[in-house]
Amino acid sequence: MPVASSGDAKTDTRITATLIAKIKQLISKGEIEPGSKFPPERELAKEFGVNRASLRQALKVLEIMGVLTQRVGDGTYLSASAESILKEPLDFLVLLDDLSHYELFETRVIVEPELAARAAERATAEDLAGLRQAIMGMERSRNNQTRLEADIAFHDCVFRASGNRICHLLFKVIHRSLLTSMGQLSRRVSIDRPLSYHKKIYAAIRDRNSEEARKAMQEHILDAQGLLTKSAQNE
Amino acid sequence: MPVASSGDAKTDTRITATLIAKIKQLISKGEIEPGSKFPPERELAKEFGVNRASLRQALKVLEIMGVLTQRVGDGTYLSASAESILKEPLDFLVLLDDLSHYELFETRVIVEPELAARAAERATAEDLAGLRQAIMGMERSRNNQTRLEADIAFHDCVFRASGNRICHLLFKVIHRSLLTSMGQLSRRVSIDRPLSYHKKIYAAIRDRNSEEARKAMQEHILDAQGLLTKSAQNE
DNA sequence: TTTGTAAAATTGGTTGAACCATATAGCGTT
DNA sequence: AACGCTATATGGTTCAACCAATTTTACAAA
Repeated sequence: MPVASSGDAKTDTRITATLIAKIKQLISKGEIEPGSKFPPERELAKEFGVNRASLRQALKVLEIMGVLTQRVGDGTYLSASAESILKEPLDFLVLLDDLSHYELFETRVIVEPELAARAAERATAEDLAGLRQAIMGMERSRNNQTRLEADIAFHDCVFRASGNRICHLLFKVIHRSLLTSMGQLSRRVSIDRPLSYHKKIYAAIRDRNSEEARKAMQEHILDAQGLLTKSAQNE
Repeated sequence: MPVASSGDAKTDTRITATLIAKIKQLISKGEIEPGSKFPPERELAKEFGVNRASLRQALKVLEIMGVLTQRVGDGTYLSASAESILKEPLDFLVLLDDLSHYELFETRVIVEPELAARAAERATAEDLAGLRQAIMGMERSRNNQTRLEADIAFHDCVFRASGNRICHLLFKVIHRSLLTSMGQLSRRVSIDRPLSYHKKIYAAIRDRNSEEARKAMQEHILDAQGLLTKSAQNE
């Protein structure tokens, strides 16, 4: 009998949760590192002493969360980064708690100005280069899609420059959720005003002026929120 | 043959993701409301035209996320609220991206002062009562466990009073993650200083003094962070 | 009628085996 | 060495059966 294993002598009705915990242990013990391969499902199931179908439930949870990736004929790999780990949860949060665009924007107003301020204090030369490139990308953009990508890229650089990875990941997700749905809403999205704000924010970060960065970012988001509200009224 | 269904004429190798999307539709169309019961697995599997094992993978994802609840012999219910929806993802975020306590605290420093400021502007009589009760709970607490609960309850009230549900949910999770692991770390957690800060914050919110609330909250968190750092050094 | 209990039906939990689809590795031919 | 076929490994899916807990129903006793 393989692996009597950790603690749970109980009936274990919540086998999936238990399996997830065991996989967590594998990761935290360093037995499986980011990017590396898991044992085959059939093998891992034996090790854990459960049926393959049960193990697959647990693996599917982690795959949808973005913790791991599975490829037919190849294997199961631990994700190198947890990029998309918050996407599905946020989607359901919006759905279940009936969160509005307004509340998402409000969250941005609460957090992003502070992130911009910190970016002004910490930004590296690389960060500044990224910001410049995002601004140029926006100037060159010819359609909504590329414009949105450049917009997201700019804010993403600010998040990265702020040095806080949690906010970085979280707002990346919130941004994409907001901007894509806005892109679907209004056919023509203004570009001049966001662009001028981006330049203002960039200048403040470059000049290490955190107060100015905070202020410009706040104005920028409130402005964008205003545009959204107007465009929604015109529907 | 049941439900030719939405769009995906392709091979659908990602059947789980597709099923989750279909369940999302059920929810967003209002066919299933929070708290209400899903059709039995065997039935729903037929409707979706997939095997029960496949459907169960999708349902398990949503159950672990906290979107729904399953009970043997009873049925599957859509969660009334999405309370815990961010817990597992955050756990894995910490695990995979190797996030430290420091970064979690930093996130608090970034966001919670602003939330306190907003709480000062919006708090209802009910919110204020909750804050008072949390303070009393902390004064009465006799052990770490009840003390932590009261601590969490206080901040939870601030989040609720701020009016932003996203931050409310997110920081509820971050708090619990932080405080429980701190509780395990240091045997005796100071109580006087957090308590005095809580009183200060409460007074500012009650007086509608948002600037003071922001400042007090910032000091409070930085102070707590300092205690953690010291206690970690003594290990 | 009301109540209590046992049987039946319902429903999620788990297992085992089989088969499919794809990617990789190995081998043989050219 | 290069190409192409085959075998193997691996995740994806299905089917069928049984387990375990809960709820419902049926029926007998009070």
